[in-house]
Amino acid sequence: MGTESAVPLERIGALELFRFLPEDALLAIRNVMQARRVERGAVIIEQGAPANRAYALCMGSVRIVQTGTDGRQAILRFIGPGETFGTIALFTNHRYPADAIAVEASTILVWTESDLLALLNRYPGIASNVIRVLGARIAQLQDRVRELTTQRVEQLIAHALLRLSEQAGRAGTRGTTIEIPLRRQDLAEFAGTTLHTASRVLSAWKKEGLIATSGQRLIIHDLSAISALAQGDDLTA
Amino acid sequence: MGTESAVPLERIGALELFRFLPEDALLAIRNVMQARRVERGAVIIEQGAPANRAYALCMGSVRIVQTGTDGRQAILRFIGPGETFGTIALFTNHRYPADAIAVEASTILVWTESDLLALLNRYPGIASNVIRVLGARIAQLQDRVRELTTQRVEQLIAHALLRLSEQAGRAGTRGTTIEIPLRRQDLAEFAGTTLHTASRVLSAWKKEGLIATSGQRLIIHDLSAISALAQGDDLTA
DNA sequence: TGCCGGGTTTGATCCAGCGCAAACCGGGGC
DNA sequence: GCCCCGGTTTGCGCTGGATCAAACCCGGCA
Repeated sequence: MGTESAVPLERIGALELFRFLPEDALLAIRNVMQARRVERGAVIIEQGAPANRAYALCMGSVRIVQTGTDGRQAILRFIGPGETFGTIALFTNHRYPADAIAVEASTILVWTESDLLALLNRYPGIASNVIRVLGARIAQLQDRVRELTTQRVEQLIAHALLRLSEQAGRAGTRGTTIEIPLRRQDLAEFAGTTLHTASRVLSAWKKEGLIATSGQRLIIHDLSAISALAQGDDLTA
Repeated sequence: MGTESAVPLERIGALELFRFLPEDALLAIRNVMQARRVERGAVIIEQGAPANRAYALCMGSVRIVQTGTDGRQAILRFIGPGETFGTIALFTNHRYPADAIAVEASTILVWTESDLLALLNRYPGIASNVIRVLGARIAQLQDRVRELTTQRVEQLIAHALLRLSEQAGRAGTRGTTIEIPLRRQDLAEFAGTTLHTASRVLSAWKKEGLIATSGQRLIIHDLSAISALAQGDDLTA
């Protein structure tokens, strides 16, 4: 509470969950919404905790990390502004399947489960949005599973970059900048490899001028080359 | 058409998509449904084709296979009786993301897209079923992505067996039989490895008495041992 | 009965990528 | 200025699995 009235309706209507809804729905949604500021590194959702809230990201970025029983972890996805997270668990076993951690200082929007369910019942448009969003997620996860089983790390990393640039890329004169602060470690866990291999591959690409790093941001100079690498083409050929 | 009137309403209500629905809904669903018999190896859905039908499996088994641009393929999942397939594409980009191939002679149920959408609008219970099903699928895919990035093949294969036994296992005196005809190749593509490695691992386990094969069926004698292997425990320790 | 063909097993070799270890780099605090 | 610390880079050796190759097994069929 407090600042949530500052969020304009268009912002709410732009959230993937709440597209194509009438204005009264957006109002109702905003009424039961809370805005929260979290600092860098904050654990927004803890894996295994009982699920009773749904979240959307307003500003900043968040990473979704799943940890196995052996302690090893994989980054399932990054969340950019407008995207939803922590919702699936509400519809399945009511346990969050992964951690959600703020990559940088961010503001998030929060709904309680009961409020969200009430909204869902009242405005069926939300349900079709949910279905659309989940469907897209499945499609992406399936692609990733295939890639992980068939491709080698260089291609995996290339795909990771493509995904990130698609999702959080801002086009500039020198190429596309990924608007998420990324450490090598993050990239590695996202692509499915180790810090060291990821670093090697990336510095090779940097040397060839395909990419560059400015601080925590990554700039892709030659998107088509990365794309080719993702397909498995060997650039040196 | 023809035989579809033979499918009893309870069968329809047991399909994951149509749980918890009133009888009139089931009737409506059956009215626009078609039953079809397909023989072993038949391609029910072709990857890339425009999506305009939804399917459910009545009897038999189906495998969902995605092929990459490089031609290499991965089995995304197996379908057992009662499960739905080919539905996501209706809600996303209207292209089937993978092939669906009959593993054995099977009977499938088919709905046209427009009929299904009409049903969805009329009976909101279906939408929540869809959400539940998709949510479960996402959870599973996420687990798999993590496993693929962190675990080694032995564990991956163990997990594959666990999934299959969970999904299509029939408990017997000698252990659990997986009710899907599986070649080593299938297992390999499902677990994310090669035919050869899969064969090696499985014959090792067979030698230790953990599993057995009778024809195309696989029997898991010691489920707990497989489970331990999936966790990464080394049995020889 | 022998042959054929799909599937499985097993051996031998090779290398991509992991693990370990050490050096390096840059920014913030004191 | 210097040091500390999180992150990055790089070198090196090892190995898990992929790849290549060949034998084997078995049911169906002529």
